[in-house]
Amino acid sequence: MQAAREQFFNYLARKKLKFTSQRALIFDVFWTAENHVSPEELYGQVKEKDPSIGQATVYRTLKLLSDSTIAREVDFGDGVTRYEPHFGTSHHDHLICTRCGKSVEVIDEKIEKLQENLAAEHGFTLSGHSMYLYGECRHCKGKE
Amino acid sequence: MQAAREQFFNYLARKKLKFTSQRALIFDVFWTAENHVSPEELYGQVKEKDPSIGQATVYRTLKLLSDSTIAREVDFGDGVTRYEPHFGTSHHDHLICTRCGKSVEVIDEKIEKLQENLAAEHGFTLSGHSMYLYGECRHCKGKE
DNA sequence: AACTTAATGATATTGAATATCATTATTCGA
DNA sequence: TCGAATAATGATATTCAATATCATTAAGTT
Ligand SMILES: [Mn+2]
Ligand SMILES: [Mn+2]
Ligand SMILES: [Zn+2]
Ligand SMILES: [Zn+2]
Repeated sequence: MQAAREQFFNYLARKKLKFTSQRALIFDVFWTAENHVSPEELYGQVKEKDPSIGQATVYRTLKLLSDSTIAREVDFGDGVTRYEPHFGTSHHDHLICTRCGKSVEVIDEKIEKLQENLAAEHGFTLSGHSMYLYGECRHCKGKE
Repeated sequence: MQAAREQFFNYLARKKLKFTSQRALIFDVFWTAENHVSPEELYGQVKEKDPSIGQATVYRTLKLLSDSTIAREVDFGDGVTRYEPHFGTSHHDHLICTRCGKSVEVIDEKIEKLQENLAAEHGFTLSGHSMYLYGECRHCKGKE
């Protein structure tokens, strides 16, 4: 996806930050990596392409991607922060199997609307939310 | 609340665990502490009553309270796990001010129902969920 | 009281994430 | 195109919450 890469470039320019080869590589690997990748996982993949890259740079770049709304942080409650591509995708929440760890991206506009209303009832202006639904998937149900 | 204390006692007995003076003290302090306390905060309060108590015991006891459904873990996204009394209270979610950190307990049965449906549509049997709504409270809005 | 078993507290350790800092690379104006 | 200015990098140290280890102590049981 060239559009996302360009948005990253523009974001860096706007903030007077530099477009380095490391950031380019990390972006590319992130963009083609499987969804919901952790910094350590991504670091492993990036190192295969360029072993000289530092772990801290991966952490730093993921934060930049997050700040530029190209990526989004997700927390499945397993102790590590994960990142997913956000550019060109619409908001969604997650349904997670507590047995096998599989996650499904879900969205319910009615819920989104009710969240807004609920916040407004308490005088809050909603800026975001996190919602994770935990349960057993079709395949794990009834096992063991 | 004597009922919660008794439930804790029963839980320990059922699991063949011991009702120690430390657990009694930690329970009491937890029960009268302000809502959404972190282990470190609680440790500080417990130490005032008994300076010999170890930090690890506070962590361990909070986990026990959680396992016995007397307490519930909450995660406001600030890097520490917090605990709230759960015994005798009904399920609720949280609305959090991103400026002052104030939290409000909220519940919307329509949302709860829609979450069930959403999970079912994907073949999941829901066992729980976490939902946090972030925004600006009445008092922080328009400040600075 | 003796015995079995779990709990405790001090301490070390883990693991994710961030901070520090000397060196290197990028940007941009001359 | 060349520097000067400035940001980025990678190695490393550090932080912080949480857990593991383990010798000693205390509960529960007979
Ligand atoms: Mn997702
Ligand atoms: Mn609460
Ligand atoms: Zn599953
Ligand atoms: Zn506020």
